[in-house]
Amino acid sequence: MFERLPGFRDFYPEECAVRNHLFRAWRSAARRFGFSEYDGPLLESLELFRAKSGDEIVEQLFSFTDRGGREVALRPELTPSLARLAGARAQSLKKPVKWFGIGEQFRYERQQRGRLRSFYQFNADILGEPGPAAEIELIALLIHSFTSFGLGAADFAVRLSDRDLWLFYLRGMGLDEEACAGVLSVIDKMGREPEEKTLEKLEPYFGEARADFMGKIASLRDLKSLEDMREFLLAHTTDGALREGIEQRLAQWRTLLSGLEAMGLGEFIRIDLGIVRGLAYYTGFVFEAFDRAGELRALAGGGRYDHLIEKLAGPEMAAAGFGIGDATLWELLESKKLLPRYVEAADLYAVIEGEAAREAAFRDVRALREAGFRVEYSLKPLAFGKQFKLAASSGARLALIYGSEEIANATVKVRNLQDRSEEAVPAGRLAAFIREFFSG
RNA sequence: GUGGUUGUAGCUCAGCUGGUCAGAGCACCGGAUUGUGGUUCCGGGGGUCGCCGGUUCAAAUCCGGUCAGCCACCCCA
Repeated sequence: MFERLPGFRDFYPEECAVRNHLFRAWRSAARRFGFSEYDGPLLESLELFRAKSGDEIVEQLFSFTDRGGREVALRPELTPSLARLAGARAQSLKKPVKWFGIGEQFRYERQQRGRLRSFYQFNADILGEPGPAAEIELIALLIHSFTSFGLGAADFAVRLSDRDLWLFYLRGMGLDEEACAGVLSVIDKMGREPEEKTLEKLEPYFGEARADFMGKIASLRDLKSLEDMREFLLAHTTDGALREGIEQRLAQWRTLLSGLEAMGLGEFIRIDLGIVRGLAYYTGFVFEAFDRAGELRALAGGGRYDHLIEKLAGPEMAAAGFGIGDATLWELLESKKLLPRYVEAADLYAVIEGEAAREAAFRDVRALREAGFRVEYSLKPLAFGKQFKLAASSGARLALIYGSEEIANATVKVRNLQDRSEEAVPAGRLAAFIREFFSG
């Protein structure tokens, strides 16, 4: 028989319920922060993604040539579409633009736990706000997105870092722009690979002095407070303009941290300059959410990308944003027992005796459904005893009994399936009776 | 893309060194039960043991390949 494609998931009702739960919480969080929902097409021009990420990305896309000869690809992320949409209306959009999107994305790569070929992401972005006020909102939303599921500071934290600060430092070391980018990508991997390998990669930039630099980089990565960062950076930077830049940058840090502190979110934040994110297009603050137990891959990632919209769509527009994937969050919530048990329960179950009673029953079934109740009944005629079993297992609170006696008396017997009490209700009063029961 | 590891019913698994080894529990369906319940009892459907090939008198079991899952690497938008 046919099998599921590797890296894709089936969503049976139980899984669909979980997915809906995630989406519902994300939407609710984003709305509270004043974000508006957008979406773009699943399929975009291959060139859009190539323009954003370079040629290497093509290897990791589901792409093909369509019947019109266009090179197209399933979106591997939402940001390029966002840039296209926002860029096209950049002049007329009221700033700041606060948008969020929830969408399925596709990446052609070998799957692993928490990493699939198709997944969903919640993305939130603020466009047109160059200062740390945007990061405050975004990080607050990111944290709220997790706490609204019941996760707390014991479960996850947000690591905060800054590529600008690194650039000031590396420039002070005499590196040019290209070398800085190279060293940043080495720093990104530092914690995850053996020292020898790191040293090897630093060789082209620092030559004989590479071990010394690796030590310095390691100490910078370990700094946990603004004061320590300032002291270290100023001690290792002599150029006046760079020193001035560092001071200004630290002022932005203070704004960001005091804003988050004032919102009561300080306990979720960790300063960690080891986070630089592999991507070259990030330009300032970058951050990552991770589980405190350190067992899963990153829960979310984001940062500032001030030049991307200009690159993809023309207009200059400051931008920052983050994305939360569904797979890792799902695992975390499951392990913390924070996924609610979804019960597909009926409100009412009609127990119907024979064809004669069906007519009266169906009339009520339809009316009650119109009134908003979830009403079920056995599709095939079954013995009363059997129907009561089904009524019980349906989770319904009330059974509506349509037997020959009730039909003859123009009543419906309403049985409370929890306390087993029964009441004969005149057919004309049924809707009112039911409404009253469920409102009380 | 590379390497390691796993693969028996929808799910969780049992099946020792090749010889009633195709099984259990749960789930599902039916009956006991034609006016009252999720319990209980009885019964039933469902698997070419991932797939293909090889060794053997005989393969779920051994060997090779392949596919898929998991882990690590690569990459991580």
